[in-house]
Amino acid sequence: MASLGELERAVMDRLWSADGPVSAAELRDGLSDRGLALTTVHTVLSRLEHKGFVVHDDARPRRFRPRATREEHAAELMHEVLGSAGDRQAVLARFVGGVDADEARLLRELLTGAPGPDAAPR
Amino acid sequence: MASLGELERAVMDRLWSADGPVSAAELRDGLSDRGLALTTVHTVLSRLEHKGFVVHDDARPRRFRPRATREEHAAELMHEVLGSAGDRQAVLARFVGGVDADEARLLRELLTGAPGPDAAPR
DNA sequence: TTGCTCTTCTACGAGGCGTAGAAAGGATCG
DNA sequence: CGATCCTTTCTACGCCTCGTAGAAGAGCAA
Repeated sequence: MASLGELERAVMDRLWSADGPVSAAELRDGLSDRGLALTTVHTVLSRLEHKGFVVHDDARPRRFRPRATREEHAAELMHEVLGSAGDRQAVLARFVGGVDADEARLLRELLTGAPGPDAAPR
Repeated sequence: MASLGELERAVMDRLWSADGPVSAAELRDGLSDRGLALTTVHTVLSRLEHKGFVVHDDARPRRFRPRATREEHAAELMHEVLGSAGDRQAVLARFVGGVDADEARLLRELLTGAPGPDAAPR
C-alpha cells in the first residue's frame, strides 16, 4: 500500500489531531514553520486524497478530513503487515513477546472481555 | 523506516524462504522469470544491505541472508507502526478487534501463558 | 464587470528504484 | 606466469514519487 512522504505525514498529523474538518489555509497556517505556499498544501492534499487518506466536502473553502482516525489507520496498517508475512501465528507470537507489561494486560482484557485480577484503575 | 521496492521485496521473499545463505547467481536463477542480469541482483542486494535487511559472508561467491526472519521483521514493523501512532492502547484495541477467532485464541494463550478455558483442538 | 480568493493544472528538481554496462579483483587451467 | 573466466564494485540512466510552487481557471463580492 501507499506510503507517505514527510510533508504528507505532517499534514496527516494535523488532520488527525484536529477535531473537525480543516481548510487548506488553516493547514498552511498550522505548518507555518515551513512557510509553504497555499498551492503546495493543495497539491499534497490532492495526493493524499488520491491515496485514500483524506476526503473533502464541497463547502466553499474546501474542508478536508482524514478518511480514518489515526488509530484506525495504524491498526489497519498492523493488519496489513500481519497479513503480508507468511506465518501469521509466528508473527503474532513475536509481536506479543515485545509488548510491555501494561499493554500485555490491556490486551488480555480486550481478549477475555473482562479485566484480569490485577487490573489497574483508569 | 525504509520501505522496499518491488524487486527488493521479491529478493527478500527468496531470501526468507531459502533455508540458508544464497548467492547472487542463485537468486538470479530463482528470479529467472524476470531475466535479470547478475549485476542487477548485486545492486539490489547492496541496497538491501545498506538498508539493513541483509548481510553477507565473505565466502568466495558471496552468500547473502536476511538479517531477521520474515516473522521477526513483520513483528518489528508492527511495533514500529504501533509506536508511531499516538494512543497505543487505542490502536491495540482496534487491532485486536480485527483479528479472527483463531488468532484471538492464540493471543490469549500467548498472553496468559496457558490455554484458555475454551481452547479448541487443532 | 472587476477584482478577490479558492481550486485545479502543469512543472521542475531531488532522490529512490529497476536496470545494467564497464571496470576492477581474484580463481583456474595450461 | 599468463590468458581466461567468474565475481564484485562503480557508474549511469530512465522512471516515478514527493516537495515545492507558479499559472490558469472558477466562483463570489462589490
